[in-house]
Amino acid sequence: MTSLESTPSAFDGDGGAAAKQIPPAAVARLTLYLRALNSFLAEGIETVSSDSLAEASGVSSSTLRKDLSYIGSYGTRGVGYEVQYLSRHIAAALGLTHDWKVAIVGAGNLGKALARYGGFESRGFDVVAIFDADQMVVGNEVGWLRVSDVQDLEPVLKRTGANMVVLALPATVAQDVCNRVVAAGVRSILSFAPVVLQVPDGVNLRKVDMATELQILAYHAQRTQTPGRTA
Amino acid sequence: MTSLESTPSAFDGDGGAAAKQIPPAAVARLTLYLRALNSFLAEGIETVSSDSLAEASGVSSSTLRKDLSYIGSYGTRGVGYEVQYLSRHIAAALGLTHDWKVAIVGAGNLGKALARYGGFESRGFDVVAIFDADQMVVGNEVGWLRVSDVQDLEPVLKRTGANMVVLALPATVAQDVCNRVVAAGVRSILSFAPVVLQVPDGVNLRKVDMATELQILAYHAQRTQTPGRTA
DNA sequence: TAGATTGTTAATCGATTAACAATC
DNA sequence: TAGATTGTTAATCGATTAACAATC
Repeated sequence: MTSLESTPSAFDGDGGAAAKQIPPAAVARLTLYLRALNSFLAEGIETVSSDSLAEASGVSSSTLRKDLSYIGSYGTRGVGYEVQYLSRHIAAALGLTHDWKVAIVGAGNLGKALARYGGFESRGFDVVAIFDADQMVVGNEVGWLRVSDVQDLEPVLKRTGANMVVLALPATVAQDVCNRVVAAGVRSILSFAPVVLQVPDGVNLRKVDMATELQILAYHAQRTQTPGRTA
Repeated sequence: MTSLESTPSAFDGDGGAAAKQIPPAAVARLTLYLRALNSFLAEGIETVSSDSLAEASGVSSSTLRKDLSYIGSYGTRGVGYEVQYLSRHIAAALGLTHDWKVAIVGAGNLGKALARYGGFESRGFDVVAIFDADQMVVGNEVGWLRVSDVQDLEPVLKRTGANMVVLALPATVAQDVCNRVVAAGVRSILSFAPVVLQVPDGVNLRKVDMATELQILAYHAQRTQTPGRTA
């Protein structure tokens, strides 16, 4: 693309109910606000100001108000936000008004930990299947599930209606399994495999790499401390 | 801060060996380059161009070269980069020239999975301790370690020389444990607890929240698909 | 009304990209 | 030398922040 013809964004004008694009950084923070609001709700708190919600979420109130402005105006000037009301609207904006069905591929330590992790169910994600390639593991119980053979990936994904997949498997096989998952029609993938995965356009891939997180910490630690130089 | 007096950055001029600040986004990507380089190395590839390294890392070559420019000039024009040489320099820039000692607090599903995860050791992180509060769990074997009582947190951190801590415990107790870890002198913390933690200045805290990752996927999925509306 | 707090604007800051001169 | 590829510059793009008018 050199000079003329900037790609015209077809859904930008007004065009019906087309929800506006929320900046990625704001989407990530909206999940924090939702979490904070839900814990306020659990404490019986009915109203919050942008200042207190921002503090509970670890962001500035300026950032908070700007982020909320992307999804609408759900506050009252001079008063604040009604907790439940705002929580519902953030959930709606994030697409969390119905449950999502999650399949986990890989029943090693991490896969099992994820399958049993209460934090998914409580936030609207149903784990509906878990797979492994090892015949010694297939058939084992993990939480409420039995481990399926990864050979049966496609039919089981179809039968369970899974629309999200978590990859918790070795780097060496991640791309192969990822391809099969995509071919089976899944468009949302969360990968814990420490490798770069290629996916076609229209497939959403997010990555979590725990060793990478430690490496980033190491960088900052080295700058400030300069620890036990075992000379 | 209104008009005059932009904060003068004390270490910007030249001033001795003071390593320049690398932008956060670049630090995160340097870990990807390092991973890609090490897998090139394992394949016996000795030289890479910015184009091929960028592709293997899932970024643009422009971004790659800019990122590398923050740590120095380790390539040869017309030729590319020597894999091992660049790998060493990135590792040095990230503070990965010596091993880091990691303690895990929480020996539940996730904590155990992390303790056994081979990806840490292979990238220079030694897991030296794992803690739990449950007396039924204390003393159990997890990988090469025995679970310590979290009551003994301070002495065990000291004895093992842990300089990084991973929190893999419930949201309700995370802040308390975090405070103790900080008081014990640890300045690098990776938290998997789904809660905002407050830490003093000078402590590096990174957060991984798996449910949040799924929520972000849900937002994008809802925008493109609009799945199984169970009307 | 007076006090409080939102929603929005405009300014600043940082990150990404394209392009190309430098140079192997 | 001719071809290739880095390192760097300048332009663009997106994110954050401060400030305040709108308004409950």
